[in-house]
Amino acid sequence: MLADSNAGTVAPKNEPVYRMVVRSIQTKIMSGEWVVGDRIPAETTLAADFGVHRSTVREAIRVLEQNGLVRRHDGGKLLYVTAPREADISDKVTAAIVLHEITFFELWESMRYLEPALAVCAADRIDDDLLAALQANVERTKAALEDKQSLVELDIEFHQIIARASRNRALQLSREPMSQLFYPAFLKVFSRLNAGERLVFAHERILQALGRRDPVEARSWMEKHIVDFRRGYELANLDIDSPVAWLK
Amino acid sequence: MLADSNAGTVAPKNEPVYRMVVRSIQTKIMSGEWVVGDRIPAETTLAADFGVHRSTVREAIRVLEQNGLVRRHDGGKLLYVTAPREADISDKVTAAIVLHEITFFELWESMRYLEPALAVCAADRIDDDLLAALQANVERTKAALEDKQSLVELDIEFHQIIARASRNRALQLSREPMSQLFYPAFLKVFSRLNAGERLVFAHERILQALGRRDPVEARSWMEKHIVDFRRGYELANLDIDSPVAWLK
DNA sequence: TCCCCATTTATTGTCGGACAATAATTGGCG
DNA sequence: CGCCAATTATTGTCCGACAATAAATGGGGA
Repeated sequence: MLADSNAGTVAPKNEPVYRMVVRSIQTKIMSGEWVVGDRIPAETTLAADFGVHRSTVREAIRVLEQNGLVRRHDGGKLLYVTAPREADISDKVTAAIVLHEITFFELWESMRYLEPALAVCAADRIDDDLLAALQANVERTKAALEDKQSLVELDIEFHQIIARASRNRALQLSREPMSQLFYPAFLKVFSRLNAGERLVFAHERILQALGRRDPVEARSWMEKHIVDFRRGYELANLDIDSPVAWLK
Repeated sequence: MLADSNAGTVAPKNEPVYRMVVRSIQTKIMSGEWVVGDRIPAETTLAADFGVHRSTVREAIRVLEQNGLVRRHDGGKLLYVTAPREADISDKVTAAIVLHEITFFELWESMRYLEPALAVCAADRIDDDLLAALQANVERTKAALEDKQSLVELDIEFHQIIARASRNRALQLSREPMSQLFYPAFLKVFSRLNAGERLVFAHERILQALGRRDPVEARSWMEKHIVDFRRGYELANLDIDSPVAWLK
């Protein structure tokens, strides 16, 4: 029986068995004993290995799955070790932000600091591919000035590309969930204001700065861009101190 | 039957029933129909309500629980709606960072931008209580120059207090998991180098700046402080480009 | 009246087993 | 050697059961 195979973690007393199974498997994964891509034994096998009922194993799997440590390939039955995806994290942070009634101001302020930081990193590290993608994005944005929906989507993409260009996955991980909640508000602003020109202008300046690998300018324009958005938010008569809402 | 009570979310075809139950409950919570603090019906009741077996409900609960939307009060059986705790998020981000083999450099760089931002916010908003706590922390740090372990713990606390003082929960949420992975490295540096004096010096400058509500100075010293740490990391002969490891 | 404790009830954690649907594997055939 | 059909493995869901224990209840006593 593998009941005590959870080396390196402390076992809370009265811990339910299914959580013991979780810790056991989690430890194997985090410590590298089971590597990303490895297949995980079938539920019945695990049940036998751990000496517990299959239902118990299933509950453990639900937990691991939710943590993104384990996943079934689309439409498949086999279970594999995986690294958590951005979305795994993002969704949970999003829920946390909403339920804690974090205000739009807090979100905006975070972006106010995060985005310029990402721009600085990107200026140092952006490659030609991403630069081209950014260029293309700006072109499409120019062509979509009238279509609010596309405008918002293109803006999301613009910032996402920069985030990737930063080559800092930790910063990206922080940014992602916020941007998700940030941008719905964006749509509101855009449908109330005609801010397309200003947006394109800022994006162009940022793009140019990145093209010149100029971190100072990139940061500066990004900062202006984000600060500008806040003005738009207020001009559109939206309350910046109200909690972020959940959409869909 | 509440099978289609998941208004507002798209139902993937062939979605397992337990995930349908998850979405249904999640929607109730996120939309505010069920409010934080509300008691959630017993498993048998839910099973009856949804017209499914209790095992199925239990799997759904494991998922919700993992997302931090639902929790049993310590040692209790009753299930309540809750807002996700920092730790709920933090643990998952930590796992993600490790399994994606994110480097210490990425982590450091994130802090390099996050901490100064937090310092700026804190300079604007810190209250006398937190200022006093910070003061006390610095005093204790001065007295613990020889005890590496305490030194690290006090440093963690110092930065945590500033994070709280920022009054920006979104930024705090971003910072938390990184600091968790950041600081083990800290211990290594401290046990190899005698950097206590430098640490206290920086903390004092930051404290003073915050006391004067001077965001510029606060940011500047925080920045120096973090940059300085990187030098320590390299002086201690640690590889900044190696992936962050998992401890315990 | 109101609080405390013993008793009853409700609820969870775990187990055993079953079955249909379907993904994965195997084996035979061209 | 590759493709398709038959076989096997595996999951998703269900039924039912039971011990442990938390929660609710209902009297006594202060």
